[in-house]
Amino acid sequence: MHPGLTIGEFAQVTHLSVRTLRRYHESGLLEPASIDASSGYRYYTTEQIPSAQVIHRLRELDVPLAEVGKILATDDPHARAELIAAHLDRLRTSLDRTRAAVTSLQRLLRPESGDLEVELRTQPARMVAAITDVVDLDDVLPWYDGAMAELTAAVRGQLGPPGGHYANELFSAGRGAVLVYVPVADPPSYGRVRSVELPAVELAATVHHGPHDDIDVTYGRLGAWVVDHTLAVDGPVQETYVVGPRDDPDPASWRTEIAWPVFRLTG
Amino acid sequence: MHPGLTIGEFAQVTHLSVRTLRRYHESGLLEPASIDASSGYRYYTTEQIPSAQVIHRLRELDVPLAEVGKILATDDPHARAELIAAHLDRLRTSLDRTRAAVTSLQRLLRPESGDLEVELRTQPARMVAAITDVVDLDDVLPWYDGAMAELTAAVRGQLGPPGGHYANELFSAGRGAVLVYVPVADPPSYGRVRSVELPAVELAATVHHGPHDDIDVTYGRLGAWVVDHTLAVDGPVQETYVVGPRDDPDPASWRTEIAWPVFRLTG
DNA sequence: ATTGACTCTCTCGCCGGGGGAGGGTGCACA
DNA sequence: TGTGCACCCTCCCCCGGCGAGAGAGTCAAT
Repeated sequence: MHPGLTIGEFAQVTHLSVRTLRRYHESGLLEPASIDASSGYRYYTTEQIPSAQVIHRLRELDVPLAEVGKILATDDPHARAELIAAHLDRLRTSLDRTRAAVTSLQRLLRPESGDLEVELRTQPARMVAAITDVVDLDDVLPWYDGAMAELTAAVRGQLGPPGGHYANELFSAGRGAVLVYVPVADPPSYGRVRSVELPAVELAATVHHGPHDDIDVTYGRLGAWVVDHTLAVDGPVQETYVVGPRDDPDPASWRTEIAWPVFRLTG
Repeated sequence: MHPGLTIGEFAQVTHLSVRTLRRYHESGLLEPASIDASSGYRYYTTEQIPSAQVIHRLRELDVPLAEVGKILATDDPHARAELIAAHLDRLRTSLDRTRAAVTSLQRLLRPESGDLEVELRTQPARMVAAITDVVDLDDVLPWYDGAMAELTAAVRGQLGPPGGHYANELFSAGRGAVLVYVPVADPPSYGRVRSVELPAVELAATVHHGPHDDIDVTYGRLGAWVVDHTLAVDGPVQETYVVGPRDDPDPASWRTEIAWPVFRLTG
């Protein structure tokens, strides 16, 4: 009989563009039902319309084509639902980031109030229980949660708030060395937890108030302070979670000390 | 004195990457405070940190660089706030689309229920009061609202629900002819409103229930029906808003007849 | 047989990033 | 005063997902 719908007809009923259908073909998402060997014409059938629409919907949700391919290739509806749920989760966190960026932008746009209180101090060396790793910037938050959970489970008798050191490459190259620690008298060695000596450093420190969405603003202000005092940054940024999620569930009352190791410019 | 922060130092305190800063420079978003004429080295000052962070926030909100440039170039805080508000508006509508796509995807993934009731009928010619235009796909909704408001204002004695015709190029090329109409006994000619004779056509028609986010699924099902009955699509899709936003504010109770002009394939 | 609408493949551009090559620069230390 | 090394420069290519268009082949009605 008739070989099927031409690409143009198929585009018409699915409301996809011809070019897009061709791309979906060559990326293996939607194989035409038949292809004329001599002319190369693609022919589709009406049974392919629902698949095309599923692809369309997934693309509307910014699911990458590769991911769409995986979803379509998955037969088990449960596994498929999980792949989709995972993406919806990503959508949700990206929405959270968007919301945070909006409020932070609003704050940024009203005239910045007051001076930053920065303390320049010498931090003595000390022993801590720590977990270190090299991670991607995107993975820092989940990594931190896991590492901190392991730390607090392995340790007793905390001597102060936990903290983290984040290599500058983490931000400049998207990947870098990370260290989280808890100060204790007698650091254990268990699982990923190691006893580490934090070296003595000269620190420029200030306290960031509120959720961490805004923390780079405080970094910027601290950085400006450092430069304006003829100092230079030298080493990973050091955060101390003075009041953190374990102490208060409300991010607005969090207190995070952020500090950069610095040295005085000779000149 | 010292010429300022090198690009690497500036990247460190703003948490932007060096490459990104260079791009912002060449697109004119963030001009370095000074550039060494002989070496080409970029030097920044601490005063530029807030600007960099505003750019950072706007980019997190997916504001295109060009738009960011416009926002930064605007001195008047009111005008600036408006530009930002406009973008937040766009974010909101895109969020709405995302939500709609999610629910539609969920519907698509459960097994499709029942057959589609399609009516094949000959639509006689008739005179209507209409507004026609050529619009971009993205602009259809606001255009429709404006045109329909003008139509209902210009017309009295409606003989039935309003409707719209949408050229197939609108979907395939993103831009196409659009016509909205109200059936009346005596079509006026006022403003954009014209008296138009809708020609007689053979129609394959079905009714879409609920909000329009899903309407392309019904299009697909109607298209499948048309093809499976050895008919071919011929002409702009015709929608009739049997129950629309004017009749019921709840999208779930909307009824939209969608119809394609068709002709029987000789073969 | 012609015409015109359709289709094919191929290449290029867009955006906002990243990666790397190849070469110049700034500065501390020997 | 070199020498080493980290930093900086420009330039080009790659990515994903789409659009635009060229140039050639195909289908079907007249």
